[in-house]
Amino acid sequence: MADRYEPSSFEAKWRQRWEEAELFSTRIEADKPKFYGMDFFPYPSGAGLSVGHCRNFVPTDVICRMKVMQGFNVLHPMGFDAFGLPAENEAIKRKTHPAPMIEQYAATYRRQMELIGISYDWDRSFSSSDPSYYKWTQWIFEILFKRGLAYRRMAAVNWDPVDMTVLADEEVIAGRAERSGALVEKKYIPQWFFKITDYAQQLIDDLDTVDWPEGIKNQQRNWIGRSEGVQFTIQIAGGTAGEYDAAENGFEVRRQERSLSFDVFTTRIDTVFGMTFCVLAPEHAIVEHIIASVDPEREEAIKAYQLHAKTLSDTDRQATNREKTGVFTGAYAINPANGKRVPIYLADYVLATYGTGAIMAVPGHDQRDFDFATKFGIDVIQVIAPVVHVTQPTPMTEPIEAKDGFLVNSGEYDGMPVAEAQKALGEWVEALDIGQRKIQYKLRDWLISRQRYWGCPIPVIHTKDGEMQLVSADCLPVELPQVDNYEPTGDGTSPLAHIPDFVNTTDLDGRLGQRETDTMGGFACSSWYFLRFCDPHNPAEAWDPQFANYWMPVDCYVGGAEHAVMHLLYARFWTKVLFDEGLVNVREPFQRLENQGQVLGYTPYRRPRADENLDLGTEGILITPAEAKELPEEDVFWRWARMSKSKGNVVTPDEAVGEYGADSLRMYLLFVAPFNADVEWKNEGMSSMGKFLSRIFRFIDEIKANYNPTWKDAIDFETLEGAAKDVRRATHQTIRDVSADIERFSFNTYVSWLMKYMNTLQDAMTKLKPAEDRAAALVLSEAADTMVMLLGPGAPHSSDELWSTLGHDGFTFHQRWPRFVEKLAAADVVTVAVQVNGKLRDTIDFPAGSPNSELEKVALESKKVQTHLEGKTVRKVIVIPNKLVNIVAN
RNA sequence: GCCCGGGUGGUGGAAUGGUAGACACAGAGGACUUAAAAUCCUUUGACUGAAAGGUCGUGCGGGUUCGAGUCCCGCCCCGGGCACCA
Repeated sequence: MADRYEPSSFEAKWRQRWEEAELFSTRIEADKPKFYGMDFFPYPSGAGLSVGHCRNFVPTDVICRMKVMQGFNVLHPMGFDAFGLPAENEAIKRKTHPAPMIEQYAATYRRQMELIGISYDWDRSFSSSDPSYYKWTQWIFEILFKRGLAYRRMAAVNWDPVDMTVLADEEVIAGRAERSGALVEKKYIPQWFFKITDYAQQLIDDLDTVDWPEGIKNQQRNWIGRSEGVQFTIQIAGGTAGEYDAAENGFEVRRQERSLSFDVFTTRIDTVFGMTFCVLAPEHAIVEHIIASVDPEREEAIKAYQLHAKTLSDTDRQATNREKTGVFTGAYAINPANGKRVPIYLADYVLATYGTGAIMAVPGHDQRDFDFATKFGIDVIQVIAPVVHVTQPTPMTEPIEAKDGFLVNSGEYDGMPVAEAQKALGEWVEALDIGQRKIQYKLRDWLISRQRYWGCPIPVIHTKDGEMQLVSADCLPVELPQVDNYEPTGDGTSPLAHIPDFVNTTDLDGRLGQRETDTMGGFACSSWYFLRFCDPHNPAEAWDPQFANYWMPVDCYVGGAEHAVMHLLYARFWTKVLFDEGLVNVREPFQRLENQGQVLGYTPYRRPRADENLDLGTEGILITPAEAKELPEEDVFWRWARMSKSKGNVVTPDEAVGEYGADSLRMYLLFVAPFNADVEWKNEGMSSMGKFLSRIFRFIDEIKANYNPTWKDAIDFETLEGAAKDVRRATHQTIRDVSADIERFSFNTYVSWLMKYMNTLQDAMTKLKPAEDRAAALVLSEAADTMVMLLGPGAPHSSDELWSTLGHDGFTFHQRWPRFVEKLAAADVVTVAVQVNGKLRDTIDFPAGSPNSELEKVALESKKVQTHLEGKTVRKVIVIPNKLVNIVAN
């Protein structure tokens, strides 16, 4: 046994013993409470783990280990989010198949997680691409389908006309395909959606029931984007209708007598008198009928504009500060409030995907409408004044929001406050039967179709008659066929569509049918894995409700804030559907959520050369450290950037453990900064953790000879005094503070308390003589046990090594977490601050619990206080027991 | 523009409205050593002072309070997310 921390001499040994003892197997014991701690499902990339990943896993491990020691049944699982575009693209690049590649990457992840001593129950592990897992992803798809929550409709995809393939949003950069550089087009194909919008309100409401960071909750609320307003119908003046359907591509197009009409949604019905034009999204189906009913000369311009809008990607179209563009349709709409004819334009700033795809434009009170009106020379009318009956000089130079203003130029509504007018005009719309008040959400249905190979197949058969049938449950899973070539095909369909053995099948009636060939996006697979962890190898069910009901909800879910919206919203949605189906007993999957900060690596960039044609604002081009060395110093600058293999700034756990030890790495990750703060990573920090651990090893080594494992029965607290009593007090204070700080995810102070405790013990060792003094030997034995136990969650290898040094068998993991005794943690002397007029003038020691009158009396007698009271009269004395006396005088 | 975080010594950071700077890192000085490493001790917010002490001090300006890093109002700066959402 060494008197210092030498990781190479014992860390691997303990990891092996843990494995042999199956230490981390999940157990359910009847009389214990449960704790479900989980990390975000990682995608196993070929780069392996960085210390950045470890910053997620280690803290979760710390709280799970403490919970085990505190007597909880703990579920602490890990699995792999293996399906998806990155895996598929990398496999294509490496000319291999994604399945074995992912398996190999996952094995590396597991090895690295084990290397840093994370207490996962690997018996429960799986990948989302395992057929035994995605069988049940398909099964849940069928539940959604049966409940009317999975449907298929035409929708736009990003189409690369050169590579002849569908692109994910992330493969489109500034409107061009990342690989081919071609201008991306929109193409309409049938796509699968989940109807998450049915749950919009519940997804907002139930945020109040979970213990999540407020910021994440707000991001979700904003994403769902509830707004209250009025939807009403606007008539097109004098337009005659051609032949058309009632609903086209999701747009309501109605024929009323001899004219056409369309619906708009507004949150500001109070401004309806200020509507001086209308705007339709270029994709709006009514445009066809307008073309038919207006001056044919305009047709060309309208169609050209529609084509222009089509070439813009969604991201591009929503780019900031774009100049407004649009085209006049030649048609006019009737403002229902005042009967005025107003022009109808097409403009891409109106989105087909939100509201009704058409707006009433009020340039006097909306920035976008104002910009558009200014450019196209349309009237701007003020209808809201900040002060009652006071209008701005015309023409208006900027739009006025004035949510608490008063109506002007609005007929009989003039002078009415905005809030009142919204109500009155809402009622007016309803009375007129042209519309109704409505709640609108920004949230859109969740598009899950991918025209890709490496995903979970959608278990649907298209029959000869064009109907859709679910694959019967006993035929699940629909397995991905093993093929050599799974690259995207040239026609936009999934590669699966070109595998006849896969496509051709029989429907439920035994007739020939064709399988659906789209696969599900990865977010589907990660929307229920926390349920499978409860019962991971069940061949007959997705999970046995007995287990899911026991473990759910996840008590503590830990991962990066980048998943604040999508993943967390989708998982919440599936859980709610499964609740409604009676398959789970919780409405929310994750009771508590914590987001770790990022780990940043020091990263070199090259300054752009003058002749380089770059996007505006590009300050530097990422280079490797090797390249940085070759360039002249003035051309290179360094920045902190998120660790990633492509940036060449990664520190791997292998390097860190090799040089400093697993426990040093773990403790440094905990100590370096608050859990949710970003960290600028410096390897040297780990060496100070090694020093700290060495001090503990030395202390245990020194006390070993006089260690008495039966201290608990032998200590007589009442007779303790001096340094021995101080040690015992520090022991119980440390237990109290460490336990509370791990619970509240304050891991940096967890480590500080241990350091402070170590300082106390080291100091005590110089004063106490445990060899001669029985009481000293006993309190130091208690301290040794306590230090080793409290160290366990953070530095488990060292903890077990020290535990065995003290002569014990087994693992600290199975020991009882120390409990503090309030009486023993309480100080018997307190230092009281004495202030005069709020300024500190003296500090005085008192026995703890001294009465206020005593504090006041002694404080007033203090010489230092007297000096500051000279020539003044005491007006008031504030006394905070055991803390402070503030004398107010003038 | 909106939403969410932040702004505290040379550095990372600590602080239920109650002694700002815990715990570390780095620095300085010292002990041990032939030397180095390791370890230990002292010291380290700024200004002032021989010292005792005093004054200032948590991005800026106000406010509430006996008392503000902490609460309120108005700004500035940094980071992240979302964004033409009618």
